[in-house]
Amino acid sequence: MKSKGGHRAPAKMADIASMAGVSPSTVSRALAGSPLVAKKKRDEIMRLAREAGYVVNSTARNLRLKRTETISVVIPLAHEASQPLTDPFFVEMLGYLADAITQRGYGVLLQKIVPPMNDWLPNLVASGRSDGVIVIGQSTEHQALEEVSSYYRPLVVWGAPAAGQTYCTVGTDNTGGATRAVEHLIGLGRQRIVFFGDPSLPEIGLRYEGYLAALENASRPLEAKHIVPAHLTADTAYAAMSNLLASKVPFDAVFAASDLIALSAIQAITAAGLTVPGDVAVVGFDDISLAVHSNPALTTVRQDLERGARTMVERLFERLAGDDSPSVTLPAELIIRESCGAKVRS
Amino acid sequence: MKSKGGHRAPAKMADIASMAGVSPSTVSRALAGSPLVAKKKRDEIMRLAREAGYVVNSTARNLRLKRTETISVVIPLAHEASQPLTDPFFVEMLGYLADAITQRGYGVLLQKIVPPMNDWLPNLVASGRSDGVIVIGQSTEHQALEEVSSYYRPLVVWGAPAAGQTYCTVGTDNTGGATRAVEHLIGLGRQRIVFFGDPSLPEIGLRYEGYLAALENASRPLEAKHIVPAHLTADTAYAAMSNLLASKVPFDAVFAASDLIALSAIQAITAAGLTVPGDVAVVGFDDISLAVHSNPALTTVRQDLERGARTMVERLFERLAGDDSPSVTLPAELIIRESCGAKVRS
DNA sequence: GCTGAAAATGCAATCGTTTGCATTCCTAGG
DNA sequence: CCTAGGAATGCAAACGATTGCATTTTCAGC
Repeated sequence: MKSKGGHRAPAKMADIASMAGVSPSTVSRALAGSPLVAKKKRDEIMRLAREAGYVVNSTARNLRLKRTETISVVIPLAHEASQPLTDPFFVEMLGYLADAITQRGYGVLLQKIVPPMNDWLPNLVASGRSDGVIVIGQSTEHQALEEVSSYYRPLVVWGAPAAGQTYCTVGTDNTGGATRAVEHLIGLGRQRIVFFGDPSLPEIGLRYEGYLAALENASRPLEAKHIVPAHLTADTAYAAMSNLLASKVPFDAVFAASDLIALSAIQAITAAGLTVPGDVAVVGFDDISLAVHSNPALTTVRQDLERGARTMVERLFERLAGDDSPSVTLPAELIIRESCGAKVRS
Repeated sequence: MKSKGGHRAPAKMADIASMAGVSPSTVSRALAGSPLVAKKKRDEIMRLAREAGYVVNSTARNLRLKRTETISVVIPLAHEASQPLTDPFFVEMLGYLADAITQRGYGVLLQKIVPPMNDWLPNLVASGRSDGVIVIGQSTEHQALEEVSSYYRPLVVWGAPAAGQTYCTVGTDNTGGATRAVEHLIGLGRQRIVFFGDPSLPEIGLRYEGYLAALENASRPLEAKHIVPAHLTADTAYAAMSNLLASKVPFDAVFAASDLIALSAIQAITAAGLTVPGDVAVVGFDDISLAVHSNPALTTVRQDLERGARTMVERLFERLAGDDSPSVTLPAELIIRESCGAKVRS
C-alpha cells in the first residue's frame, strides 16, 4: 500500500519567526535563553515554538557550530567469525557507555566494524559524524589507533596500555587479576594449568603475563604451562578445547582469557565426560552477568565495566575540553564461585 | 596535561578542488562517480582525495540532502527502576538491529528514554537526527506512538498490535506462544498455574490472554489462575515472588511473562526452600541467551529476535520508500528444557 | 522635547555540500 | 574557417541554523 503522503514538513525557525513577527535571529536567541532578548518576548517565542512542536534542526545547528553532540562507540570484530553482536562483554559495556554518554546529553552512534577493516578509523574521524570516538577493545587495530591518535585527540580505547603507545586507554589490571586467579588455582592444589586464549591480542597478552608470573612465583615447572591460541568466540573455543582434550595432554585446570570461552570450555569438558570442577577447575575473566548463572557458577576475574565505562567517558570529555588525559588501569577482583572447586586433597 | 594543539583541521572539498585545479562542483560530482566528469579527471580527483585522507563531511551533506542515513533505535525504560541498560532482551535485540541497519549502510543512533518521558518521540522526530525510528517495546508509550504515527511514517515498533492502532508493529505471536506453554504445563499434570507478570503492558496482556485460553480449553477452574502484577525487572520480580510464597497461596507452576523475571522467580523459589521443577515448574518467555545456561535450564517460549530485527528494519525501509507496510506477527516456539520437569505422577 | 547611552533587534555572512542552470570548451561537419 | 552541438565545467543558490556587527528602539536625565 502506498502512503497517502502524510509526511508533514517539520517547522523551521523562520516559520516560528514569522509567527512571532520577529527575525530568525531573535528566535534563535530566544530559544537559547539569551538575555539579549527581553524576557517577555523570549517567553512568548518559547511558547509559540512549543505549541508548534518546533525543535531545532540539529543537522543545521551542527554544521554551523561544528560539533555534533554525538559520540561514536565502535566495536571492532576482527575475530568474530559471525556478524551478530552477541558477545555479552561488548553488549554490557555498550549499555554502560550509553548510560554515561546519554547522561551528558550526547547521542550515541553505534559502529560495528567487521573485516576487512580498511581505514575505518580515519574515515570515521574525518566524516565528522561525531565529536569523539570510544573504541571497545583494541582487537587487531593497535596500529590504526596509534596512527589516528597522533592528530585526533578525542579518542579513548578500552584495552591494555602498550609500551610507547600514544593513544589513551582505560582498562583493567589484566596482569594482576590473572596472577591472582592462577595463584588461587595453585593454592587449591592444581598441578597443570592451561592458559586458554590468544596472547597476541594486547589485553590477553597481559593476562598471559600474569599467568606466567603466578607460575614462576610458585616455582612451578614451566613445562606445566600451555597456551591454546583460541580466538574469543564461543564456537572456536569449544572446538579448541575439544581438540586439547582429544590430544590427551594432561591438565587439571584451565585459566580462560574470557568468560565466554570459559563457558564454552566447560561445555566441552563436560561433553567429554569429565567434571568441572572435579576433574578440571575453570576460571574465567570478565564476570559477565551470565557467569553467576552458569552451571557450575563461574569463578572469574571481575572487570568493573560500569566504572570502566564511566571512566572512559570522563576521559573523553576531558580530551574534548582540551586536556590530554593519560591512560588508566582499574583494579581487578577475583570472584570465587563453584567452577574452581575446593582444595584438592593430595 | 594540556593538549599541544594537535587537532589538524580536516580537509574540505574546496581544498581538494584547488589541489586538482577544479571547482568544488566538479569534485563533488567526481566523488559521486558522476559520468558528467570525464573518467580520467574523475580518477585523478579520487586519487587526490584518497591521498589527502579526505572524507565528505556528512553534516553538510545531510543538511543539503535532507537525510541522515541514520536510524534511531529507542529503548523506553518506563518500568526499569535503575538507569543501566541491563535487560538482556533489549540488549540482544539491539545487537541484531545494529547488524541489520549497518548492513544497509545506515548508522545507528542509540536512544535510551527514562522517566519522565515527555514529548520524547515528537522531539526526536522533529530534531531531524535520523531518517527513521525503531522503538523496542511499547512500554507505557502506546499513546505517544499513536499520536506521532499519524504524521510520521518511518516508525516501526517492537510489540503487540492493538485494536485500531495506526502505527506499525512487529512482534511475536504472544497469545499462541503463551497458550502452548501453559498447555504444556497442564499436560504435565500441573494443577495451579500462576501467571507472573503485569498484563497492563500490551505484549504481556496478550500473553495473559493466551494463558487464559489454555486454562479454559482444559476446563480448568478459573479460580486456579493467579496474576502477580510484577514489572519486568529482576529485583521487583524477586520480591513479588517472595511475597507470593509467603502468602501461602498454593501453586505448583509459574508461567512468567519474561525470562528475566522467570529466573528471578526461580531464585526466590529456591531461596524459600522449594525445588524447581520438583515443587514448582517454571516457564519463561523470550529465550534469552542466558536461559539455556541457567540452573535448571529454563523452559521458555522463544522469540526469534534475529528474524524480528530483520523484519523491523525491512518494514522501516519500505516505509522510507513510501510504502505503508502493515504490522507483522512472527511465530513463537516452545523450547522445552528442565525447569518444567517431566510429567507429574498422579 | 532633546540627547545619548543602553537595550533590543535585524542584516548578512558562515558552516561544507549538492545541483539546476548557464557557460565554456571541444570537435566534427560543412 | 565557421558553426552547431554535445561534453565538460563553473556559478550561485539552496539546506537551516548561529552570531558579529550595525542599526533601530527605548527611555532616563536634563
